[in-house]
Amino acid sequence: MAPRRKKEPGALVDPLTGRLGYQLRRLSMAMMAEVGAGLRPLRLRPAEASILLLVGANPGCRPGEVGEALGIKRANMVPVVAALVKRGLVARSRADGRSHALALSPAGRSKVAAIDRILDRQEAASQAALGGREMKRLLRLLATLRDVGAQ
Amino acid sequence: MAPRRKKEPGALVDPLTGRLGYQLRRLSMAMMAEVGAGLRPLRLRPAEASILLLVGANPGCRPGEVGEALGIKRANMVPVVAALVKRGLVARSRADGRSHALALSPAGRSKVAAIDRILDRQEAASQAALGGREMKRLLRLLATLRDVGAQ
DNA sequence: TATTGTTATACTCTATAACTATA
DNA sequence: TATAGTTATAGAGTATAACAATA
Repeated sequence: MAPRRKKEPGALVDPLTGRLGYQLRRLSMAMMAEVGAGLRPLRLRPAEASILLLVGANPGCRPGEVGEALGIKRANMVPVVAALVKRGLVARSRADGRSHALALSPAGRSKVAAIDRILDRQEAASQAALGGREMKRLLRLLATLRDVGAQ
Repeated sequence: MAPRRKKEPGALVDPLTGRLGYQLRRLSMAMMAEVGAGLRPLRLRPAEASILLLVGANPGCRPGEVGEALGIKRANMVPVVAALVKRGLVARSRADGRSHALALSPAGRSKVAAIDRILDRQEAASQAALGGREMKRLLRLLATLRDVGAQ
């Protein structure tokens, strides 16, 4: 019935290896750790980098929009955006009396270029392991599953 | 050059959609939220459920082993395992003077059966969206990428 | 000396509710 | 009345260092 194992040197039997959700989570966490390590020299965390990328692609956007796109709550955007403004990477101006318009500063644009280089390099490692064709297939499968969840 | 967008009803341009790491993370978080919701009636969090599954497949295992397999630090295993023991789901006995042996109680085994039913049902939703063949392909691609990271 | 469980602690990320000022 | 930003706060999850008991 149940396998008796007490002192074997090998690893445990893992009943989660066949679970899609578990594998996605473990791989995602491993890649996130790599991204975090790659970004450290820029003194940016993944969330900050993603905000810079989004603001760069959408000048004039509001913090709430950015948070919604990234899955970050409005309330949690406040200190992160404030820090990016304080560091001179993001310019914040009033769009109307209650909303802000965000844009990259020149320093922010150079940060975005550096971020893209880091992500490109790490993406290249995955592409080398899978091949470009399988990489595209993987992205398509992930997109299909995301659409299912969105319903 | 940069697209001027101020009041359009549509969503923002997302420069992260093509990034594998980002898509993995978003999908993983969405699936994790579903798993968490599915487990709530059992009064189990995902980490607790994964520990029960691992203990069930490896009777006599040590907390440190389980933590290592799941990516949970020994120090953080302590209160989680203690809670499972207190709830009567896990039996903890001394293996030698310094290590514990974990096993499921009958209540723990019935919890594991319930967990498996929930995970099977949620996995079936993904399988229905992709088809069994693509599902296998996806798991294989994810395993390949995990092996790359492990090096 | 290395390992196992443990304690204490801190930091990040996330979630919620309530407030303000504007539309 | 609804929206945008904000504040305060609480809860997870995670990381590190140090300790006692044991191998």
